[in-house]
Amino acid sequence: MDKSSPLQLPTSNSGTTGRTRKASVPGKKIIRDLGLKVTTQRLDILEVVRSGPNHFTAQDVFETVVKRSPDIGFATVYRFLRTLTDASFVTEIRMGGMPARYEWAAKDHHDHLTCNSCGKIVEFENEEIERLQEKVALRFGFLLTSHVLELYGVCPECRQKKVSQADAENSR
Amino acid sequence: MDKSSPLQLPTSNSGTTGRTRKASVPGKKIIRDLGLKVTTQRLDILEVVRSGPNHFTAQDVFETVVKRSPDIGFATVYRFLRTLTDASFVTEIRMGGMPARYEWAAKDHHDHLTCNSCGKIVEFENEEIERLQEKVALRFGFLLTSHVLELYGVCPECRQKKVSQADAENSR
DNA sequence: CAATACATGAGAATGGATTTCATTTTCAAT
DNA sequence: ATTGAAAATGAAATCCATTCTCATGTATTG
Ligand SMILES: [Zn+2]
Ligand SMILES: [Zn+2]
Ligand SMILES: [Zn+2]
Ligand SMILES: [Zn+2]
Repeated sequence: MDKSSPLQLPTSNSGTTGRTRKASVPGKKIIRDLGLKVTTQRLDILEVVRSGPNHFTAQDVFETVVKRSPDIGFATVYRFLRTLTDASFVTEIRMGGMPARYEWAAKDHHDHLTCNSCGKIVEFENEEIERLQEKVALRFGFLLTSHVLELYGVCPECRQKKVSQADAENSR
Repeated sequence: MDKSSPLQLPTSNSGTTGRTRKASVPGKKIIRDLGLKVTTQRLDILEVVRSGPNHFTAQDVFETVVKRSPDIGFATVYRFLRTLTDASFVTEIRMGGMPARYEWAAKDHHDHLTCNSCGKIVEFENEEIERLQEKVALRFGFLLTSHVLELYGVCPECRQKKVSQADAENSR
């Protein structure tokens, strides 16, 4: 499985005047609303989490933030990601023995379709599957609180690659 | 979450004559068919895996086997469970940060509905969800190879308990 | 039985995640 | 601005499931 897209830490838009434009929902507000103290570390983490690509690992976040603030520690990243997860600002996915992956949860609910050979992740949502899940839970008298649906397969590109390989071998 | 049902290691049916009755599909055959050497450890593990309750952890298996053969090691259990998993004799489920759970895979495919508060696991299969998964994969050009569907909720018993608690608190 | 390839157990190593704790930082009350 | 209590931090220690290492043991084959 390939290494994939590195995260981008957007350089903060320090205008010529030294003024700073407000982001749509200021990180400060999010942190305050959680009843936490506002620190540069938390702001940095939030910025990466909100603006970088989805499905990042704690390591990804750490490596991105450390470029700007070299003194940040793993612990802080893990701690704050945990907090954000508990507060449902972030969704945590732990599959197999892999490191946990996170994503900003503001977007609509969705599940994942992952390529076994290149690691590409496609998001999808299927109203009908969701409804059937509710139905299943209900049938057993359960109150459904959450679910994990992860599909695994081979993406079109990787399927193509495999066909090419096979062709090459046949013409040898 | 409670500790749950301990595994049972069936005492082997050593007849008065010293003869041993054959199990439906002898463990020996399974091991030989895998191209592996037949050892008491592997036989012990197989017996537990096949006759104990489902959804066991490697630790469960170890603890059960160790009673009979005190010299078995973790490594052997993990190694053989891995082998059985690779050979699709056993299904491995790794969710959250919890230890992996295994189950003998001879039974039909199914997914799981787990109680968040007591840990009870209900198995279900839903033809329609399975079909929809295929459809989703296809829509993105993926060849579907596997999937993980785990539902989480609160089981009927635990829901009842919560109601009782609430009542008690109200009448205080 | 001997030869050999394979399997084993003990313990060390791994790696992600969490905890600990001494130090630093935030921020509300002065 | 100053202060102090509470909260947050980073470094390192620790946790814990799992895997690896390797010296020793054992199953299998002829
Ligand atoms: Zn791919
Ligand atoms: Zn996603
Ligand atoms: Zn329950
Ligand atoms: Zn099951």
